[in-house]
Amino acid sequence: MAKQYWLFKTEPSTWSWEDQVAKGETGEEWDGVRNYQARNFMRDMAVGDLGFFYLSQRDKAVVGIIEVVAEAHPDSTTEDHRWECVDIRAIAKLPKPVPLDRIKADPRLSEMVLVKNSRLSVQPVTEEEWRIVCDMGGLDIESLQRRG
DNA sequence: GCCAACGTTGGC
DNA sequence: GCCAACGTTGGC
Repeated sequence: MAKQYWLFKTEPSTWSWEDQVAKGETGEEWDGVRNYQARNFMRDMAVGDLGFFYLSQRDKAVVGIIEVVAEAHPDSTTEDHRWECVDIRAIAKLPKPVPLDRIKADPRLSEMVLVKNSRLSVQPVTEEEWRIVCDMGGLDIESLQRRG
């Protein structure tokens, strides 16, 4: 299967980019999701998939790139078997964060889930959207792909 | 801090 | 199984 791209949304006061980076190579489970759509997207993820790390509230910007390091498994923060999550690790900070208003201002990104359904906390991102946002963030995609 | 949008819950 | 009520999210 071709690599898929995603977007993970969090509030900086709850789980910041620095928190994610601090978890290092082994990463951390993306727990706490209690929404079926978001859970289903996590079930679709494969190890090696890449995602944007998006901060809501004050930042409202894509700030970094993460990689899925474990497929969906039970969410350790609940006994409720309905909820699952993947593990992710930080792999690169965007040289320039890409704010929501820039994304909204770009007609090529008008179909992004972030624009159309801002409340969904885990979202799919198309390959084209991935390239455009990485480019806006000053990130060289080739360097990501050359990584180990 | 407000409020619209959305998802979930629970009574019927 | 419908739908009103409610809670939460997140942009503004």
